[in-house]
Amino acid sequence: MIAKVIVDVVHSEVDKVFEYSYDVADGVLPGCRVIVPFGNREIEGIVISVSDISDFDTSKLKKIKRVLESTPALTPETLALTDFVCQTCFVPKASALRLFLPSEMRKGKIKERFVVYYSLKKSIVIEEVISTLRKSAKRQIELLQYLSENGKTKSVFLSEKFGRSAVISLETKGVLERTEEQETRSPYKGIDANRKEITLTDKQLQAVQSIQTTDKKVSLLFGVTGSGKTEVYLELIERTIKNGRTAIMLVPEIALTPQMFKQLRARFGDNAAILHSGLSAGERFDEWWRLRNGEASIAIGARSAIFAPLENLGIIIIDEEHDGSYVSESSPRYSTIDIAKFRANYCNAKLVVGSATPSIESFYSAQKGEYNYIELPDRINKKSLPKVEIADMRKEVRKGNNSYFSSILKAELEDCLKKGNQAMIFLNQRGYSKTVVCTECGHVQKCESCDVSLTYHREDDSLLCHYCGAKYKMITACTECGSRFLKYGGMGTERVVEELSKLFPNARILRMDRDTTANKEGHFKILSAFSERKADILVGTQMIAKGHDFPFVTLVGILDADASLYFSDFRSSERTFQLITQVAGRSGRAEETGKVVLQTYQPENNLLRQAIAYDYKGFFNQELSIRKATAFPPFTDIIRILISGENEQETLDVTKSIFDELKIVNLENKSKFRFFGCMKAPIKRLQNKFRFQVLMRIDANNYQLIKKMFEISDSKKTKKVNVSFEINPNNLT
DNA sequence: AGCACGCCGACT
DNA sequence: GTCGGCGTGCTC
Repeated sequence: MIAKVIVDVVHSEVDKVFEYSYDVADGVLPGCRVIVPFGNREIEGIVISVSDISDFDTSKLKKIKRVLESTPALTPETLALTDFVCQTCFVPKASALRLFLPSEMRKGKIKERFVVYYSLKKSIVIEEVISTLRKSAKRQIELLQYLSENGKTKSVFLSEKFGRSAVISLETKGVLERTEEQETRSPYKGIDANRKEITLTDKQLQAVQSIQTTDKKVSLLFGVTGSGKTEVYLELIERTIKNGRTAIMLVPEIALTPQMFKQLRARFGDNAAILHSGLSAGERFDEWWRLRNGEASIAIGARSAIFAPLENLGIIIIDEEHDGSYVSESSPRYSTIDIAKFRANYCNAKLVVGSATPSIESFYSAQKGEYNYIELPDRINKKSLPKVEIADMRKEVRKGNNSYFSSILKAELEDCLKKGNQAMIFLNQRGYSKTVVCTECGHVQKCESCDVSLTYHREDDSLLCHYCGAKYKMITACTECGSRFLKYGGMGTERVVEELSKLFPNARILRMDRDTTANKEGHFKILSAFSERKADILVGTQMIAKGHDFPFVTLVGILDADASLYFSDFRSSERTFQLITQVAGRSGRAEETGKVVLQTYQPENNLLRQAIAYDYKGFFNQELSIRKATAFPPFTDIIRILISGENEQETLDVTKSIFDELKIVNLENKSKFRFFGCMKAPIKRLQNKFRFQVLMRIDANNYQLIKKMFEISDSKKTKKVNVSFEINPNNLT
């Protein structure tokens, strides 16, 4: 028999189907992982189909060495999805296939974990054995007695209790029966499943019914924070499981907290498997197999859980669907929603996407009637949304207030602390200061390998490059002119903490950003410390914005509400709106109505006005008309080809050659193009590589055209110059 | 991607 | 005289 195999080598040169022969008795099935000879080495591959005829010279076929699992690791659906990923993301098959397997599984790194047990051999009478032992062998005697009373026992336990040598010497005497059993590593130690009965409100029930009965593939669930979307999701999952089908629930990366685990475990017990980066390799592997072999039928996780090895999917839920973490930043740059649509379509399952601030694309689809649209308008306890006040920082400056905090925010903070409540301060810049500037010559300290200014971090008195991670010793004098008069430009979270502790010396302040959450548990530690009221103020970046309920927070301060509006990214308005809504939503979830102070230099800005009024639809209408007028998504697709290399001239040459060839395509399809240009990338140099880009905007739904352009740019790749092709990239650095 | 084969410079 | 640089070509 012939097996068609994709070898686990990611390179366009070997991105094709290789054929191998095998015996029927080998148990080769489509979806199996196999070891095959390849050139003069042996590598892993995946069987995509089997056949009795070959397209290749049969005499040259090699044999499959061995099959790695008796159950094929991949399902027929996954194999179909592989093709979809390859076509839409323009990656080799091997690269797409890797998405479906836990990375621990490749190269045979992790296997099932076997635990060794010992028991007495059946024919053994312990008295007889004891009589052959020396009197001094007390521990062996004890061990024998223990085993005769308790039967099969874990080897680790025996070694601990009676000493390793006793176990070993009895085993070599042939008295002990050794057995190995597979053990599942459970990440749920200490999480109990005590189910709480939840009664849905009428609105929630209507939402559930609407999703179940609609004939549309996708439902958009629109509802403000606290409107009860989660209960709708859980109810939908429960009903799906009752029908004998399976479910995937996705949450943004950041939201995978133990609180979330608890809720889901409480409701679904062992039936839920959780896939996320916090698990150990072994745990992840085991959770994956529990889903594959049907022990668990609900997969919960971040982006990559969309590839969960479930069959017979009944529902896919994407919570906070607007979140940026749903688009992969590195190759394959898949869009989670597109993958979800494919899977839902393949299995005839429902796809539900939910958000308080849906992405423009999703809301537009709902508006056009492509999605089933459901609104959950009220907060569940009828509590009013927090009151937002705008602090005009221009007026503050005119009044002579040069500090980072407006007088309103200071007063509110004081009031909040006096009442014994908690406050959160949001600022999207970590470190102490954004830049270090020389006051004599104006020179800004820059990274040696990137065209980026360095951020000062007071904690370890260093200058950090936030793009490549390089760390430099803080300077005492300007590197250009030698002046000792240096100024810190722009503030970061470290500095906010410093200023706050000057203003409120008695307040306990916690900081949460990438620097304080570097270790694995950092996130959780800070959040739980804050929710246990071990601090009064939490200062942080984006991280503090998402998915946590702090019942005692009654004040939220947004320090630079408009900062992200200045990014030259077509999505910056959308992101700012989402961020403000989200941060504001942290305030006042318990008895007291919360307050939000939003500091800005442009208080008349329309978007800020809409954000504080929770006017999503107003924002949406305005933004959509801007996108239409300026020809941006969802009306067009943005194609960005990034060319980077260490040698500037070579990189430029490749860029020119790509541009010239695409120019021909551009001229042939003039009517479809809205923009076509070639330029330096916004960050001209990154990690010692010069960066150029070709940018295009073409009318949406022109796959063939995009494919053609991919092929052209991909063919120009060289060893020294890299070319990356991105469709609707999330950021344009 | 790996790995072998293959053809030209500085070294025990 | 060899060891070793990386250019090119192949993998069912």
